[in-house]
Amino acid sequence: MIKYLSSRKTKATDIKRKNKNMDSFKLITWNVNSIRIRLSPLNLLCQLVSPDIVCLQEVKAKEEDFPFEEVKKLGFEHIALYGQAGYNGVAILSKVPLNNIAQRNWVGKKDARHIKATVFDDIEINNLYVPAGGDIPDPIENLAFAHKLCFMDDIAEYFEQNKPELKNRKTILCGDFNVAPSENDVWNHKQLLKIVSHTPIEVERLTRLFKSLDFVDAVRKFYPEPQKIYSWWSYRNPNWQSNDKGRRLDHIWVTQNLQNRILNTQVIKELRLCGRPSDHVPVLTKIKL
DNA sequence: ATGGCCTGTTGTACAGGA
Repeated sequence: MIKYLSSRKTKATDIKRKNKNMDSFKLITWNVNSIRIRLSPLNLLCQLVSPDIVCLQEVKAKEEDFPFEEVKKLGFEHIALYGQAGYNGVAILSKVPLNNIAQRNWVGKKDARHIKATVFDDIEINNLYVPAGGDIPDPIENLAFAHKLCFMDDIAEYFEQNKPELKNRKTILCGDFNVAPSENDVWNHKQLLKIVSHTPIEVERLTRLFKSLDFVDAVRKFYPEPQKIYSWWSYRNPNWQSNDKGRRLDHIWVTQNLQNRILNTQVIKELRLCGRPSDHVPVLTKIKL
């Protein structure tokens, strides 16, 4: 079930005026790893960069447990949530109205991994949480890994089949894709080739998804190869900063009709330094309207 | 990844993350 909360205080005229004065907006994707215990880091994030739209993954809360009031107090009057108890869960927090809110249950599982909404009339934001895939990189031995591969195939197929209709739409696909595709997206390419998140078979599936709508990687536009860039560092490494054994698992892709509107991109590593951080850091892009 | 932790739960041990 999708929950959409829109503040009644926001009148249509206010929205119109607000949007008219906006010449760009800031979009963030962030695997928050439980929204309830990350309210303080979310507040810090707002103070640091004041995002207009935040796509969250691993919200880990069902509807009745979601802190709507606290989130609204940070300025997000529009909240679209596809939550469930304990695991997964995605949400879009927004300062501007969200329209055409919908979810899609990939590979037949109702497991709260996708929600989408339209903003500014014609920009569709897809917020995605790809399965992690377990430990063993073999789809026969490990069902979680098989699920991950099928999940990526299912989305790619959906985009491929609907390409004639979708290719002219302004589409953003962002989220925790749980794949670090390039060798510069991991701290050690060779050591991670058999580690789930960086295996060739996963990269192949993600590449198919990337090509399905001829996406552009908004992050790499501003952190070009061969620069190393990561968005996740394991909780298990207390010296994560000095060791820097990270991976880039969180992505923002846009269709080509948006690529010249990407004004900036920022990986907000500071959020890994705050008290009780998520193991993922927010990734931001600024898009011209 | 040598291993190291974190979060939520039909909870106080276990599943799942990656």
